[in-house]
Amino acid sequence: MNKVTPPPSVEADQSKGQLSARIRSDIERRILSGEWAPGYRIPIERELMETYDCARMTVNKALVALAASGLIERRRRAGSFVSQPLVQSAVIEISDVRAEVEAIGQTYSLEILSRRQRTSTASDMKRLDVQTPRPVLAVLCRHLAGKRVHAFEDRLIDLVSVPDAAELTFEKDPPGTWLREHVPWSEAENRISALNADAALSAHLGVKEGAACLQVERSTWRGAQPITAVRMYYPGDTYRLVAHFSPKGN
Amino acid sequence: MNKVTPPPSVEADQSKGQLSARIRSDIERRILSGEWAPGYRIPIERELMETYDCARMTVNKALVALAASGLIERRRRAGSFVSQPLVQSAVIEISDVRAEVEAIGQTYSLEILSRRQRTSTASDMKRLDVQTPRPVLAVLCRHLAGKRVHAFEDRLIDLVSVPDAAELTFEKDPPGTWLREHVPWSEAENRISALNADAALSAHLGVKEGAACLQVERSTWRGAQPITAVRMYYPGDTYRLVAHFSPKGN
DNA sequence: CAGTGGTCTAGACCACTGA
DNA sequence: CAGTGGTCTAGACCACTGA
Repeated sequence: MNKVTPPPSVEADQSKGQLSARIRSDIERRILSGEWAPGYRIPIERELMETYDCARMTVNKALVALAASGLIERRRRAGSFVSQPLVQSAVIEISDVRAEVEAIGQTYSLEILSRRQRTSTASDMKRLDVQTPRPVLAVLCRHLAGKRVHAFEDRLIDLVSVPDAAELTFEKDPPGTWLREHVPWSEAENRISALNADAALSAHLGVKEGAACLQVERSTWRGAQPITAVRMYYPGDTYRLVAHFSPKGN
Repeated sequence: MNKVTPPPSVEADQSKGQLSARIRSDIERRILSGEWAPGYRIPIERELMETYDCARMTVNKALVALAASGLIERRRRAGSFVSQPLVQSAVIEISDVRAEVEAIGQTYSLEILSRRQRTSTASDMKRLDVQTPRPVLAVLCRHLAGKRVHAFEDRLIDLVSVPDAAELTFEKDPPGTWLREHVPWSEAENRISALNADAALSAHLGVKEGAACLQVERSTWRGAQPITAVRMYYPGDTYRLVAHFSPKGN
């Protein structure tokens, strides 16, 4: 049984930072360099304790983090193994629209096109994924970056979950910003697709009819209770969703 | 100073599962229900130890997990506070193209349109984000679901990082699948946009010229070393990227 | 400068499961 | 059934920072 020594490349780092972080990055490096290939059985916790001369909890913390990030898989009695990198997952940060515009150095402004309170129509109920009619607030608005239309928004807010929204005029904050700041949520879903602008959308977005647009549909819930369903439309030629990611999230 | 008692709703669960998981979900429930609003200072670790009659490490594990998921923010000396839910992040699972097709109950097949080895052109170098010329493999292919085109793929593989790719004909596995199974990576980036199909793309995808298409550009690296850069094109009318998510990921 | 979180120690008992 | 990971205990010392 070979004694595993810490990789020499980090010998100089020994004093820096947390020990568990160092153990984690040592193992990560060996996996990413290919030294420990998928399927390789990494040393057991008790062996790593000796290698790094530390408590088992310290090693455990590093290995739990590696398992959470998907780099290794752990099985009782069998040991810990380098994962087959099968599933990739990307974290998309959905920032505030206003922040999005200001991040590119432009002036944000909001234009409310309509704001109507009503009992949910069949189409509303489908969007909110509910079976029974309920009071909703329907808002159409445009987000401007300078004079250019950055996005067109078509939003439904469930007034059962968010009664306060009935009073809002959204003069200060766009609906999404207000909701994010005032309403806690537990789950959401994004659906991203491309579509050709029809007459109405082309007018709203200021693009030619038929131009490719990116549509992001987002639904948000608190438990089983719907909060809001929104469709955001962006001109396809300028807008991009960018996501950085690492193996299996994180 | 009020003694915090575990929420009554879970009194019955007391014996179930791990204690740290129970502490975590108790706090999560109070935050999501709005009982503990953003900015609220949650009990300190030593207080929670008494509430749950456990060791500090057990409480700490729960709080570290809550902080990692973004529900709380922790500050030395000040305490732990319920976060303002400002940033949303979504985890997109990027599954294998073949799996994607088979998941909708259709037969997957691959059609290699071209496969060329060359020294990187200026455009290749830009796509791979490298400054010096290097050998690359350029592959164009189509992914079919039954007889319908599911996606069109335009891929570059860096032969310095992945010399083995030079020998591949991709008869069995599509390039993405082969790479995922054989080449470890550490970072990737997705860029999602919408575009109108030009003559070439409409022919490849079997859609009308001008039809909105979803484009996913993905670049993958191992450390500073580029591995591959791919553009996947999907017909906009049928394809959707779907992402489920919770507050601040996870 | 005292209170809080960050990290670690040196154990323990147990659940699970594959050699 | 023995080896491995899962979780917890009851401490400890320290870094940081805001009342």
